[in-house]
Amino acid sequence: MTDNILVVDDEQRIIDLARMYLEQDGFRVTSATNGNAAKNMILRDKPSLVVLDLMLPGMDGLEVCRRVREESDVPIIMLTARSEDIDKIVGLELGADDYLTKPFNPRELLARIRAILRRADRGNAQDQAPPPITIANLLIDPQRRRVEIDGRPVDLRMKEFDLLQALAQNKGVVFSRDKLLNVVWGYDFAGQTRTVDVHVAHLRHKLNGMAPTIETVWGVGYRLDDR
Amino acid sequence: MTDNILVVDDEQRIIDLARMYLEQDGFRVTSATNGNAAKNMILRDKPSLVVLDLMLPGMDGLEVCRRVREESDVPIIMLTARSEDIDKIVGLELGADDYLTKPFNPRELLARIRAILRRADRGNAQDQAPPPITIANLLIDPQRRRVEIDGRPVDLRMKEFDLLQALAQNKGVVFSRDKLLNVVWGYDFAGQTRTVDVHVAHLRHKLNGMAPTIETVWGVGYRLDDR
DNA sequence: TCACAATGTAAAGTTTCTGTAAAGCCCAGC
DNA sequence: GCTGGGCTTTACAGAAACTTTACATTGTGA
Repeated sequence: MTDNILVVDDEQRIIDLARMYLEQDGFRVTSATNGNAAKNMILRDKPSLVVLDLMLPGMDGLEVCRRVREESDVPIIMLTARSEDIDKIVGLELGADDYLTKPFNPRELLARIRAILRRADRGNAQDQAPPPITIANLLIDPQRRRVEIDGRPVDLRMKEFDLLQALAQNKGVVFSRDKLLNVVWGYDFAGQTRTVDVHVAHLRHKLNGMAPTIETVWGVGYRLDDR
Repeated sequence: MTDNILVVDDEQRIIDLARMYLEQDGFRVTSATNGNAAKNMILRDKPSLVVLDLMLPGMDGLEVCRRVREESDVPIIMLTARSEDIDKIVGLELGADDYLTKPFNPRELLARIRAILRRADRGNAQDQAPPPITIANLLIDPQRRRVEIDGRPVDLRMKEFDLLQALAQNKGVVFSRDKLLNVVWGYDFAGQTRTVDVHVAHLRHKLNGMAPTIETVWGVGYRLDDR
């Protein structure tokens, strides 16, 4: 049973961003752009979790949260533009389950959603992390953050692991450097695209016995070989 | 397809500074020194991103931002002289994508511009990759950027692939060389139309077992055979 | 058939992109 | 503070692709 996440924000950009990450992680996503619609959707559709922006046209996030709490204990993650606002929310004790300031890292949003759903409990240990991936003689275990080639462990650093995982989860698909920066580094990373190249070089060096290799698609990006 | 950045500031010094850094990084730069001109240029020229000073003669930055947002979701980076103003901007939630205080570090401006442009479109472009196309014994997979004839992979270079994809997506339709330059090379390509011919020649050579061939429509252009 | 324009194509010239080593930077742990 | 490890930036060389050029070939209309 896939979880349904309701994302409420008046900026379509934020909704699109969240949707991209959440759907890639196997969630269904619905959205609303104002407080009234949000409140109605929460009570009618009973999503598994709500991501709720504080500033909304019409009924604001605080008000939505208060009203919803009268009838439902759906987990709520509040988004705020300024970190100081968090104090306000917390002070009001209106029952949000977690808070994030914009601009937020989508990977962090994902992590908190998973944490809360896990806490809310449905016994599924497996929605914490994707299942292990095996490609030829390569094994990637996201939960343990372990990689093996022919059963021999390979010592990867954080970015190397994330990069490999991203490529392996979409074996054969070409990722542009920009795409990889978005997926692995987060949408607010402000560095150069060449950073990706350096990590790919490290990976290739450490994985030189790997059956599928990381191919360069000239002028486009990288992919984990399919064949 | 280089991005065009509009820099709006009443200080020519700031514009020159930004222009120097941005152009060195491969961006095209246009500029305006007052709010009205800025608003008109944004709506008319549709720049990829706007750097907008808060304090402007005539219509100020906040007002420009608000007006523009009614018709466009172009990414906007606001510049302010004092850090306290940032709270004001953020509090107003008028849809700026990022903020910088003057005096700003030009390299940081560059980094934020790159980050925003990256999340704005490049990243999503991959998600919207069209589905694989099959024409007779030819298979084109845009997501993997792979081409097969009778199941045998064909090694194409970037432009060759893009060209084939463009023709295949409109099988039977005649493309003029100019049209192909627009679609494949981008509207700002400054080269000769004969460039297309050369790539078509390469393609024909690599795809010589392909059932539908690339036909020359004499005096008009090329098309991928329908029958 | 001839003249002329359009197209095919090989090869040279040019540009862009990538691999990689090394330096710089930042932060957690001591 | 210092130190070490990991991450990012930078610089440069080499590789690969792209564009231009020049000449050959083909198609068109008189």
